[in-house]
Amino acid sequence: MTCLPEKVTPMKGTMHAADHYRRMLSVEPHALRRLDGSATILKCHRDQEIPDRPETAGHWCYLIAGAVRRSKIRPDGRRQILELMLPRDFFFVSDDQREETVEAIAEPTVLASYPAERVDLLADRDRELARELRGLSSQLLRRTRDQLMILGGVTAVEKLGWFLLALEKRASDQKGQVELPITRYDIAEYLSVSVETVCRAITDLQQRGIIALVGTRKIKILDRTALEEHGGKTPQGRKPGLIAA
Amino acid sequence: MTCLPEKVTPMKGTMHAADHYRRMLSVEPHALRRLDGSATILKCHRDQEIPDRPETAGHWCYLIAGAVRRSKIRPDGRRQILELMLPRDFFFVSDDQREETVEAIAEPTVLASYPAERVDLLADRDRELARELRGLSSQLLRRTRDQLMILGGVTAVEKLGWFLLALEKRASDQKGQVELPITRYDIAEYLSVSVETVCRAITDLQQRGIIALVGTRKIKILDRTALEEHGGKTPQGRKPGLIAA
DNA sequence: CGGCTGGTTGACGAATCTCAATTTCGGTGG
DNA sequence: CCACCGAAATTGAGATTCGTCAACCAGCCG
Repeated sequence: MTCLPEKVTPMKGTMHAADHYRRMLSVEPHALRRLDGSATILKCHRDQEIPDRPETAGHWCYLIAGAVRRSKIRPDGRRQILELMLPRDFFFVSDDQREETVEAIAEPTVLASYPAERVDLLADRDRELARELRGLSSQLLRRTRDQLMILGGVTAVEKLGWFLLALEKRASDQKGQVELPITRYDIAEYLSVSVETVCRAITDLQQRGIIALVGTRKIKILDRTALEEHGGKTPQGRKPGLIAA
Repeated sequence: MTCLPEKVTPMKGTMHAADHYRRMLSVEPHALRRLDGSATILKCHRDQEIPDRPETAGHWCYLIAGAVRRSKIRPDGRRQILELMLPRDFFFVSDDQREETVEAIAEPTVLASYPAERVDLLADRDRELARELRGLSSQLLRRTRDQLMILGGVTAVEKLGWFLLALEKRASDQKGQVELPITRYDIAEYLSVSVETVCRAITDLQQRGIIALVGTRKIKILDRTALEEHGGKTPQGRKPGLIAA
């Protein structure tokens, strides 16, 4: 139960449970639905690693419930979260990832897994599927670029603000309300700041009436404009609007 | 000639020049070579925007010479470089990019451009091409993730170190030698730090004998290990090797 | 020569990191 | 049901790094 997860074989759901989740699978009219037949339903515990299928050369996953992170350890021991997967996200898990690990971070995490070879074979024959895969890739790329914008932010408040907005866009219970699927520690590693700074940023935004906490894991966005504009205050006398004299 | 480029139509090379560059095009035994027939050779000036073809719904590009950046302006006016393209890189340029701009940043920048529709059509029929496109996407994704690791670095020295190593891996004249294709300002925007900090980081690494400058645009890596290990010094008493008690 | 862009260095203030202490929360066992 | 434990979350204090402002140097071009 430490941060470094023990490597445990994910339990396959029982027949009954598998069918239950299989029904939640095909939520969109995607050509990818054709793959459902070769899908394996996996139910993982917190901190359990995903790529546990030595037979395959990687696999595509569709997250049904919970949350998954892709992370990498730096030489100095810090962990950097490279990607955060939420329900209804597709993602690829390669098996040759050296230092990269993909693991579940929410308590019941359920996902469907498709062997890469099968996907490739099917894509060879199915144009629509092939096109959707290409679209998916560009989506993934865009999401990663969004994260670049977050990490490139100057102040912690700015980073957190963008993070909350991005999260709301991806997984909003209701408009203006964000359910945090992960701990502050994960947020810190995602934003590449210390946990304490995350807390302070949250407190700061709260005290200025930009957000409001409901419990510790749910956040209401009160002033969206302020969040978008680097948290509402201009740090260190930076002059907005100019990029070149 | 300010930082904000004027929008100029890229000059198409003359027949002669086009043929010259076309010969430099197909350097690898890729199925993508089959696209060369529908390629347009573009020669761009510094700070010239790339997506200048309103007829298409985006296009793939192959960079032959020079350098290209994809960037986005923040609400506070700073520019974030999302991607740095070097010779022999493929990249996609979408036309609907709102705030994203793609522009040449080296003096003669030459690239081949393939209309997206044509690529898609061809990929429908050509399995090998389709597979290569998928491989290309995952390569782009990996490169973007590398950049995430760079941006997530704590100190400026660390960021710069990773940047130099990544650059060396991608475009090494010789082993241990890196030609900087861009200005300090571009590096700063890529690393999301101020120009001054970039200079100071370079000076710092130089004084500690980890790198050596040859002119201002060429860098020799003297101590690769030190670069990999967060610049060789442990900042603020961080203890390496541990991520969880 | 004068102007301009790119590059470098110094000083000061702001923001973050680390260490440390404290509080809250959830679950577990008596 | 309640006490207790550990993990998560929060807050404070001192140290460090980075951003801004400012000055200065080096090529380059007209």
